Amino acid sequence: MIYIIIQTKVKKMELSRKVSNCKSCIYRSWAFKNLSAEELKIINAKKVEKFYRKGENISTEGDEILSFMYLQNGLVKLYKTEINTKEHILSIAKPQDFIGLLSIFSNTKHIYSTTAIEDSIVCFVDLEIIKKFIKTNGTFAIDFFEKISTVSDSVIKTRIDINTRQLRGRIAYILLFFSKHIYSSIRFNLPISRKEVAELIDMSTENVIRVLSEFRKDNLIQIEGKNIVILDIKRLEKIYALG
Amino acid sequence: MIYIIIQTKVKKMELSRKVSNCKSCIYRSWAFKNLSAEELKIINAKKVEKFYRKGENISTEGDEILSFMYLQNGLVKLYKTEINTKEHILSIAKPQDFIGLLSIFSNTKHIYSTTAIEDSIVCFVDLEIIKKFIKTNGTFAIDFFEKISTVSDSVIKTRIDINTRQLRGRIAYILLFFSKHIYSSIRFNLPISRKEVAELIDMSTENVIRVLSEFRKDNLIQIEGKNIVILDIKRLEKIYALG
DNA sequence: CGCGGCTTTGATGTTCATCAAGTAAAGTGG
DNA sequence: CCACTTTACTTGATGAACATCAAAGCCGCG
Repeated sequence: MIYIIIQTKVKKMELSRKVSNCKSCIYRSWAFKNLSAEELKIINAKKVEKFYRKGENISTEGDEILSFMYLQNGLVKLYKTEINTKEHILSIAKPQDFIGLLSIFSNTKHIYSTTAIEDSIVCFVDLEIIKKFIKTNGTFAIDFFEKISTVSDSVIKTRIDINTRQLRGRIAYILLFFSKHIYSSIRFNLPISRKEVAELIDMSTENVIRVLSEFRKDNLIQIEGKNIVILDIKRLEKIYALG
Repeated sequence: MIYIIIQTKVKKMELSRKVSNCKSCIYRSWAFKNLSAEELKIINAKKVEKFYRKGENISTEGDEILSFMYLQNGLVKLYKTEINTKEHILSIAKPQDFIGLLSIFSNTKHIYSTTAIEDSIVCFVDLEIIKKFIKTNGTFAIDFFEKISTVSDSVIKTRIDINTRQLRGRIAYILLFFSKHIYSSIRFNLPISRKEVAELIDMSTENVIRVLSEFRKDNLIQIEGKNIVILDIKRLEKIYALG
């Protein structure tokens, strides 16, 4: 029920296109806390909010980087398309995250693609404005880099965490990730397919399914399609910790 | 012969401790190109240069982050110590690189350790000074973040490159990495042990040796201890490209 | 209502880590 | 400086972990 209501609200946003002003939205994120009312006004005037339905592409490898992308609502995957049409998911951005690593400073073109994995609202802020404020507002510069450094470092840490573990540890990781980090609940709807889970934690789709079934048989989780309930979080954490 | 000479020079540096001033050193790095003579003077006054012999530890996980570390000379590995005394190497910094990812903005403590893998000179600049210049010199802020963003993004890209390849592709990667990126020569001395190669590209020591032997038998490389000559770079690149 | 993509399970084969065992090289202390 | 110890290197054999292949049921969508 609640889900339906949110959906409707989001649709309205899509039509109006300028839902929130930055004081009530971006202001909440600590990266922007030290911008003056004046500066927020400038951002607010030139920002564009876009609604993306689940599955819709937001940006693609090779595209010019023109905006800083800030995720207001929803979930977005950051991934790389390999030669053989395979995809490799790097990370999943949640609300209040910025989307797309540091490429915005080191590249002129996106090196990864982004797609909404849940209905999402992305706020595009002209990159030149951000750069201008970095130049003119030193405190903002520090705040901003703290924020994006955290995201970037956590991508690196996650990659290591995943690659040093074997399959059971990886699945435990992904379950704990969605439960703790994304949904703050032991009960949630997996927003991505088994295949995408595989692409995210470097394993085959079949083995994702196999390990999930195994966990179900062991009464670690309850699972029906995308619907997941974590039954024994302590044991799951142990599996993650042991690799 | 030349090697001996450099060695001696480096030893002298160690004794004097303040070899170069920042105008002639850091100035060369484009991250610092927009600092005024005044600002460079401040950095110069408070910087500390330290010499590290091959194998010496520079910083350790858990240490307070007090300085921005800039590698003037040598090679440094950035790694994480796992529970079971195993090490996991994230990246290798070469001269002109900064050492240690973005943690300097997102953490107060180092999350990785660093050790010299060749005799190295590291320049420590008080972190507060860097932060102050980021606040007061907008152009420097942008330059600086361009630089560290590049390093950080390349760590992420490398991790993906390695983890999506199998053993032969990984060894090809590491050989091309040292040849092209570090030494700019098809003939070089591997600065790390087989074990460290294994820790860098996620494989067992035995298999590092096995694949290297295989490459030698296939006339791809010539190898005597740490001494490596790449004989067929085209074929090596193909092995890397195919995974 | 039929087609393609997602999901699931079992069987098979490959890739790779681990174990074992021996040689070479590099420190270390008397 | 030499005997001794430790660490690095190397090869082969074995088994575990995992991907791939195959086949069938399921679900959503045009």
